[in-house]
Amino acid sequence: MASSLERRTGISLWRQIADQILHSIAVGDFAENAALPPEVALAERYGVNRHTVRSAIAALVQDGVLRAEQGRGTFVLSRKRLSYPIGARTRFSEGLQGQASERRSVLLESAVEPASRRVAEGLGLAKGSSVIRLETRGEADGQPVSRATGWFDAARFTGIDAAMAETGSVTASLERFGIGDYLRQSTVLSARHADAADLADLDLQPGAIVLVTVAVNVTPDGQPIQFAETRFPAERVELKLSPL
Amino acid sequence: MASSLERRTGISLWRQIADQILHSIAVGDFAENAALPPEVALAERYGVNRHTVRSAIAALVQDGVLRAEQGRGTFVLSRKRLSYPIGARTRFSEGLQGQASERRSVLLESAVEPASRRVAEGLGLAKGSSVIRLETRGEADGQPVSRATGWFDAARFTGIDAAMAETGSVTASLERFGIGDYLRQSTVLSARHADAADLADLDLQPGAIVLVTVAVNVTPDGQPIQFAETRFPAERVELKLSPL
DNA sequence: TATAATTGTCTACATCATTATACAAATTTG
DNA sequence: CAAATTTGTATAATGATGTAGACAATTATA
Repeated sequence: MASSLERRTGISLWRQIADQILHSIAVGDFAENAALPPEVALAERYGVNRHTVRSAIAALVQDGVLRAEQGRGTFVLSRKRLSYPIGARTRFSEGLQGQASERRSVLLESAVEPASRRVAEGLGLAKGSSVIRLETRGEADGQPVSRATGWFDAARFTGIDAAMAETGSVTASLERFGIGDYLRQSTVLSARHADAADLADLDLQPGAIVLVTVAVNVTPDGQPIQFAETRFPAERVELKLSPL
Repeated sequence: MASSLERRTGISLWRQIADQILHSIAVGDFAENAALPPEVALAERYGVNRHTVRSAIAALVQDGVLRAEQGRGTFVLSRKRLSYPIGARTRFSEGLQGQASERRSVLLESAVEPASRRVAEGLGLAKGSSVIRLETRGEADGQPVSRATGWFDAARFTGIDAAMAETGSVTASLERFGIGDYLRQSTVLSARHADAADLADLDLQPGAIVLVTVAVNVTPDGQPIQFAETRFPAERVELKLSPL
């Protein structure tokens, strides 16, 4: 029951406790709007000082997960995650229909650059070929839910950055280049701690986790058109794999 | 280039640096058997004192990721992540063929219990129906790479725990119940910090991240037979989504 | 209205993390 | 062999984290 804490690991006790409380909420041990056990009880359960528990709670209050009220207690706020579908026909805006009323994709930056080995392999080009890089952020109800870096063959998709800026949609932009349909060829999934850039772009707190997908989109006849790496904040998004 | 570090986050600088070095190795910035940049250079790159870098390196040496030699340098040991395929026909041992010479699944615990709401919905049973729970750990070359909790209808699969203990394989166990083939119906993916149980079972350090899949396996005619939650250590495993 | 329960604030101190220097020990290089 | 490079060790100072105890402020309860 009392999930134990580890010392001297580079992770402070208050952060370990905050993570465990987050997990308890996700698993349903603490329901939405319910009161957390009092600080003294939590301190005893975890075998630490009350102030250490308070540090953990303070961090979660800062994150908007908990609300503390003097004299009453500490309460759980809503924390339901979006479910983002991934399958052969993954599209950003369609995927979140019904889960968020307002959703959009914002172009943060674009550039033309030589392809790295990884990008060149993904797109089936020679290393160093000219590619267009698009940096975008997906938002649902005003909150960032994804952060993507996408690469396109610059020779074939000249001006896709302008189209992206105008339409705010990869699907719509590709249509201008005569691509009415595209499929996801491969997806590799991993997870890591958010780096400084992720924290800023996705509005996360240090220590947050991001889910990372690396994917190749192809035309129906198998020609690679986009290589993309997308970061999702794990606390706000889960990925639902659709059986095609 | 210099991925910046965050202070006052409850995660010590040396652990953040250790995580980034691990990531650099996984991404291929530091090849296997190659020398890391000297401690002084790393300290400058991260904007910290040399001793802080040394703490990070010491932790990775302890984990068997690096080897330090006085007067020569610090070297990368083998540390490639396993790529675990996920698709319609996900099988543990088959999936890792060619990536690890020795792989097996160990039954840690089994029990008969009433189905929770979540499990009942997944298996298409009434809540509270009797189900068999199997706790297993997947290992590749002696190192834990997965930790699964699986549920089966107790009425239909009486004795599957014994079969699992004997064969060490879900596929082989299901064959004894006349199920020669099964498909993955749905998979939901998320990520979180490992809890105390994960840390112990998967031999991880606090602060480690686990990828979590929640899946339902069905017979070819669509009858649910298994509901499972599997945790993968993100530092050792990536998931490769196979287009059906 | 008094009492209990709970969160908020304060002070003092111990331990861990980080910085700053200096030098030793082992290895490679010229 | 001498010099340069690199990891290993030691010491001291400072800031962040964790412990301990006391009391204030707010809310619920008898």
